[in-house]
Amino acid sequence: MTHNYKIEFEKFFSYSLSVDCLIFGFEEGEIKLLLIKRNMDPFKGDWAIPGDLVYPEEDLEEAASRILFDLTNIKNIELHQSQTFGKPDRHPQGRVITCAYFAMVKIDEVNAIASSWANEVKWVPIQRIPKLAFDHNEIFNSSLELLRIKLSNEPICFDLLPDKFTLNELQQLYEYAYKVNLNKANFRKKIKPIPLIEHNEKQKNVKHRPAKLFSFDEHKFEKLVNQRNFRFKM
Amino acid sequence: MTHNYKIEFEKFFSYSLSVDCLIFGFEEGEIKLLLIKRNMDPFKGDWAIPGDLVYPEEDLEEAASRILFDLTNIKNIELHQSQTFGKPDRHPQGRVITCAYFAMVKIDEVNAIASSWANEVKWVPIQRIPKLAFDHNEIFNSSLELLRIKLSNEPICFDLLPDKFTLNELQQLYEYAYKVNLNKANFRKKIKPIPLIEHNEKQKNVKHRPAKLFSFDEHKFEKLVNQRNFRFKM
DNA sequence: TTAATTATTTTACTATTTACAATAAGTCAA
DNA sequence: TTGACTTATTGTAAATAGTAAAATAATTAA
Repeated sequence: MTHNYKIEFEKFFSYSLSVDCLIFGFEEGEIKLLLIKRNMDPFKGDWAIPGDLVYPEEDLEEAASRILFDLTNIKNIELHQSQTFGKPDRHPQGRVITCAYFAMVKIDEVNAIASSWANEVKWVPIQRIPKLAFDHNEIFNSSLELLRIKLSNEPICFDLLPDKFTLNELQQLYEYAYKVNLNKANFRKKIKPIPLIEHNEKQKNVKHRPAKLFSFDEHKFEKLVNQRNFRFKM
Repeated sequence: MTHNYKIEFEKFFSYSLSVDCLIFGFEEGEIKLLLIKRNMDPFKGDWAIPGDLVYPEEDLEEAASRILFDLTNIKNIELHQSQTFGKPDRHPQGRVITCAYFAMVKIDEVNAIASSWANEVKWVPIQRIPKLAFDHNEIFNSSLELLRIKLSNEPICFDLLPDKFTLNELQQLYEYAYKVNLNKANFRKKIKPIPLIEHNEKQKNVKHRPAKLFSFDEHKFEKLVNQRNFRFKM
């Protein structure tokens, strides 16, 4: 063996573990990431991805939930594991390995408020993320890649959109995510197989013909996936 | 802040970190995983995914390379990060977080030999993986899912196949990975856009019309990806 | 030389995607 | 109330991709 647990115990059990939570939302045609302003050293005053150290008895995902709530007041959201970052010098105060988690939320339904050692929170469009604390820019880039992959293979776009949305908003979301322009008529044809609930309600306070509002029919979607050979693909 | 680095230093810097390497290969129509037999406690005598503790000054991927070489004699392969596992009780001797890496190799080009604390190595078809040490079955399942996703979005199938392969072998690889049967003529149409080098050589020692041998044209592939809007999709 | 086996190509058909045009439905201001 | 304006929604034809089945080619073995 390349080591011996008993002799080298202290040498090997000397690392620390953190989680970072990348919370994505969609607002005014832009996909945004939730950032906090650090109230403490290191990187005091810098913007960062919300994250903190994991307790010794805590599971990783459990820690992510707790820490996200402590810093931003957001709770009860589904967190997905992203990549883990462990360069020996990534944290100035010791060997801290961080495991990134990400989630898609409806910005108007979660109520992000800075607390604990976060001074401020803000939603920043993913195309305008500033220089962040630690290696958080690297963490962001790799998680964004994962978000894009998920967007094209799972119906997570509906986690980002409000409960009732227009088809144009859905299109804008994909256009922004992939930095492309899509044809409206063809986009609607493409999403035909996805089960949506059509509401009688319409868009309000717009200066033009208001668009119909839709919701994702999750129940019907699950049925399709299980019964037929249905697969979400965008 | 939910803690203070100086006061709680020992409490938080008390974790250990390991990496586990999932090495996939392809042989006789089956995708296989490389396992080692543990020569030491805990789980002495059990089959496991090759892995060990990371040194304090070592980067994660660097550690994965070193450990893989120590245990199996395999080196110079490209490792991709998979998921991280950190349940508080996953390791009987303390809080050990493990970061999984995986790789696709050509079985006949790497020379897997057990060394260090590995008693034996063997290639096991992924559809017949036994009960493994620790939470290694969970790690395997989640990494296999990732392998499937990669197989359909990146040309990693050619990392598994020998340098020169028949189109039937390529098809068998996908059939085994997804547990499906594919139509031979249609499969060939589907792979038409992928640039392959056609050799004059043919299969040998077969009792029937030998198939032509092909290689992946990596250079042409890169050109396609960069110049046009080409995307690998299976 | 012929049967058997598998590799590879061809054909015809069906479904999906794309580009573009046309029509419908609402808002706003005169 | 009308018509200009904006956006939603539907329609159509061409191009592309996917599917099923049959035809042809190359090799081995008897």
